[in-house]
Amino acid sequence: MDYTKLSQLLFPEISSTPDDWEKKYPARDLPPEAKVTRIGPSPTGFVHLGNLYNALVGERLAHQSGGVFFLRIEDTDNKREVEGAVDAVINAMSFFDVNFDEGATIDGEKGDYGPYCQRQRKEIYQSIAKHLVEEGLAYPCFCAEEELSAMRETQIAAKENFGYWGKWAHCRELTYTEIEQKIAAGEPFVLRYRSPGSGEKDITVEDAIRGNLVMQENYQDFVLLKSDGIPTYHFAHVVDDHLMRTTHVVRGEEWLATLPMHVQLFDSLGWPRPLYCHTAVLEKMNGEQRRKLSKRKDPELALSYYQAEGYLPQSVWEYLLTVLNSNYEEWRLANPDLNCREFPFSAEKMSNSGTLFDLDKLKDISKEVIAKMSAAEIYQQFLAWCESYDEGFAALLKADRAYAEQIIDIGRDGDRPRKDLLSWKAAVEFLSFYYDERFKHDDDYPANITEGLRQEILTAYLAKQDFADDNSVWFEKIKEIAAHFGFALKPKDYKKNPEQYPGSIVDVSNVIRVAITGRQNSPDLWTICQVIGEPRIRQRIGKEIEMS
RNA sequence: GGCGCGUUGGAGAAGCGGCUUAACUCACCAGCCUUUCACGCUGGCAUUCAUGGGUUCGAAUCCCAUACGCGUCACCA
Repeated sequence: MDYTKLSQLLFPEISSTPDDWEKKYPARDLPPEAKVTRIGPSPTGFVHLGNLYNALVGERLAHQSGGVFFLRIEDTDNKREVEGAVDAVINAMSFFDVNFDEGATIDGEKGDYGPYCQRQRKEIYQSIAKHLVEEGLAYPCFCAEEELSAMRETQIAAKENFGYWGKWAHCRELTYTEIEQKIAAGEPFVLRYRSPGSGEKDITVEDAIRGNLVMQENYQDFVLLKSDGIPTYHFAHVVDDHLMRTTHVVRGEEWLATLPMHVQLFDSLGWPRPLYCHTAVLEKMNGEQRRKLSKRKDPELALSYYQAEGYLPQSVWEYLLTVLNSNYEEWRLANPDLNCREFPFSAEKMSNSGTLFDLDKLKDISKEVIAKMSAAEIYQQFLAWCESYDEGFAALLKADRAYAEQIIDIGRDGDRPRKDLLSWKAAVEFLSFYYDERFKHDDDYPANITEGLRQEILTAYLAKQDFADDNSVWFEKIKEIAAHFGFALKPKDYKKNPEQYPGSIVDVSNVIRVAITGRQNSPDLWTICQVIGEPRIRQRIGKEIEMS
């Protein structure tokens, strides 16, 4: 078979050669330790945590080493593509503070190794494909979908390995004349790789996260170009990452199984292999069973979930970093004020077993992150979130900025600052009682206090309260009320002899607290009274007294 | 079914042949502090590293087998 003739028949319009591309995309001028990484999301309209997770690894590896991190859009599947999805990816990454040196951007693209959208690289793929045909390493396959699935049935029945290989690879042996006739007849075809492997050998591939992997060599004649001339992931990955001079391929472990295909292709083309970094999958508990986070079942997989819940990008970064390199937490404890990007991230330290996604941990980290911010910073970011997700609350915040910052800051000063806020959504809930428009009762009164007693306590409080009192005088009055109704003044006394008292001073305080804030958990009550002010306090307590 | 990856407490995990009576963080529990709730502090939470064999003076750490979990086997990525 004259492969050159075949390549002309298959790609009559392609005149560029691999050499042309090598010249157009020369090796990058970077120091030897600099890593070049990328993420390659497909524009399906759904940007998930896994995208961010891998992006973080790539970003750290590249920028920590003085290298390049770029964004490539893997849009080779037109069936799955969704309108506006490219912008969604770019916006999500930028929201989470992932910055690219090259690649697709909102207005066009930047960088010298583009185009960065695979659909626009058709000529490159075809010219490499043409070269493979010339070398006898690729051939057209005319098998229809039905034939392939029939073949699969036979393979299952015969207990043979699935796929297009060896004796099952019918189109492998087509003659030039047969091919020519089929093409003349307008039969559609895909281009398959003629795998030099038999599956009898093992190959060794180094993985930066997993160490040396020993795997069976590839023997499948997998598809390089689909019938529309667009490459499959496998081919696009090899061509792009070579020509874009990627040094480290960071991707999920679901690619491990097809790794032998990729390295075989790299070897066939005489190109150096990149260093692979296969990250562990993110899982969650589903009843008793662990499973991979699923797009359909798990809202927390979507990046938009974290935006909507009002988690800070910073918190998500730090959470992911603890999952990625567990020594991050210790580093953070030792360096509370450094930017998380100063942490020495390492691929070797990454876990290679599936990781359970832990929302509790994210919440804890998020509390710490917010606790470190100033009231002004919180106000600004909180307001920005409210403007997208809770306009009513945004209006309240804007109406009186000083008041907003004041309530945000209650109890946050001193050596032991409160950590009440864990997300902006939670902050709306937490701060709502400071605003009459949002005030509501979330918690009940202490269960051990009868309704009648509660009325009396509140009435007495209203009578005694003087807003000019300082904190200690104010509290003395609470004590007087407690004593008057026979409550234990020390919680311990009540604990020791619960039968001797109707309750302790704690219960008295809590009755007043619930009347004023609508819940049992709040910052310092006296401060709250000062901030809310006499008329509104009287109104709230008065309403509670009337109600019963 | 083939191939591959994995298995240390409720979760993330450190440890990678003796320093481990298994670090650290989250969760949980108890106590302390406190006018409540938080915050903070103290302590508890794996006599054991999926199971069974083996190597070794010595194993969570090395080897083998088994089990279980996960991933993957498309003209999807």
